[in-house]
Amino acid sequence: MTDTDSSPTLERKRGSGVKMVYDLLRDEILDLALPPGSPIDEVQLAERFKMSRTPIREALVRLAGEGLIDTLPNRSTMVSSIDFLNMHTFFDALVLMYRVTTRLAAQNHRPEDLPVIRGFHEDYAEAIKSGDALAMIATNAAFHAAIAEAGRNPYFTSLFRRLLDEGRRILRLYYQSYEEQFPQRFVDEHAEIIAAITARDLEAADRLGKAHAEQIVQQVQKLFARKNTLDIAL
Amino acid sequence: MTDTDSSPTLERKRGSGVKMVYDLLRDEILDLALPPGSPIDEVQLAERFKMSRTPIREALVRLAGEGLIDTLPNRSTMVSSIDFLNMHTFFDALVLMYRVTTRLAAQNHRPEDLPVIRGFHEDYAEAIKSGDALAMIATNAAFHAAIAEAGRNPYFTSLFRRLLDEGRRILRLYYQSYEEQFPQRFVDEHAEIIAAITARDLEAADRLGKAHAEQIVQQVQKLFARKNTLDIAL
DNA sequence: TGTATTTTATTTGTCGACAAGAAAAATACA
DNA sequence: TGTATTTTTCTTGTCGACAAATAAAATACA
Repeated sequence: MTDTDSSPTLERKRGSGVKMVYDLLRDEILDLALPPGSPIDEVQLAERFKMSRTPIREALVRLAGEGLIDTLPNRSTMVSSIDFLNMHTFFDALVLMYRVTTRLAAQNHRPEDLPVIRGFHEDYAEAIKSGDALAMIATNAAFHAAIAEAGRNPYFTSLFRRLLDEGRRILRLYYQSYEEQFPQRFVDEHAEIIAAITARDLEAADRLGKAHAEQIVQQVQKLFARKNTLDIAL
Repeated sequence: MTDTDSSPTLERKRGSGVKMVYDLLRDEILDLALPPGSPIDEVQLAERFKMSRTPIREALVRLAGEGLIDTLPNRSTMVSSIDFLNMHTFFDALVLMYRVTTRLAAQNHRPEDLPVIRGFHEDYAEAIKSGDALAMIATNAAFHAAIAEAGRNPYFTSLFRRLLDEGRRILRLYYQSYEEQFPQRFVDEHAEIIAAITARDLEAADRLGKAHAEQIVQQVQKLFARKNTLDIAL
């Protein structure tokens, strides 16, 4: 065995590298393992993943396209910051997309969509019971993403996914600080939403989606206000 | 003067290459100079722009991120097709974004926004008068994009821009075939919308935005139906 | 002649190297 | 000591070349 016989376990399939880097960086950004402002070093990533800078750069270009990282020309690239000043624009868009996707799911869902939605609903209930904040955040997002998929409008779905991603960062920020719990109420509201979708009751789905979204926004704003108060006190 | 003294006029600023390729390809796709299904050849583009494949590829990755081109792994990449079967999802999203952005503009616009909007309004009226279909399409999109900017919600604005882009392809498709004209009515509706925004009348802006969007959708559907009838007749 | 298999050709994905641009550090100078 | 200027360092953007993957062409075989 000579040194030209490189270990075959390290060889990746052609094209899988960018996806791996993209997925992993995305998760690290959304879970705040890479907090806003963290520098992203191409060379470092290339060494970490044992590949050249070319596929790394492609993954970064994709992430920049989704607004998850910011690139200063010829200079550094870093994890994009969370815009607290314009948080209300985020809430506005989130509430509307909750409404629209829930309504469209009531209108356009197919029988095979319901088991998927119910599955995430159960995952969410379990996360609440066990008090696992990270699981609560993730399963809630998955639940609503599944509803959006059932609504079958890719334009709304893609915007909604982007908003849920951003929400994942924001929630993660507060729930790691305060170990707050999502109220049981959210589980009940999810059940009501499923019922409205199943019954194809567009108006109820619309109303419940809006109310549920506003509950969540209110919850986040409560934490937001509390954090500010504490910050001032310190 | 030796051959090492390469002509300085061909040198580009570092980083400007990708933007140039991106902008140009984007325009060619939206104007249907590159119709759906056209193959995109990296080597050919590299020769055309006198640069290596690396910056070309970066531009293509960005275009793919916006759904303007489709990439088959290890194989070809081509201009993405227009999904006629699910056109209604496009119309649904378009109408809602017309409404929302117009309402938000009435709520959040600043004095300096109005001259910009009025400017595009005048450009549009002129395009209608001169019967220039391409200019009509472009200035109409610019007019509504400016309104969306005045609404100051980047989430809505980015989705709306994407929809206007897709609309540019669709309209271009019909208006090159039939030399149809946008009715004068649209100009009047634009004027009403500006008045509602200026007066900060949210309800009127919402209502006019919705009605205007539905007018446009109806116009496109009329052409769509006519085209189908003709296709069947042939 | 029609199908299976091998060979060739073409295009993409990845690599290592180099040069440009900007910040940081070092130096000169008052 | 404080400021202006040069030098160095570090990161990014671009390049040309090569390897893998797939389609097309050529060949073998019934």
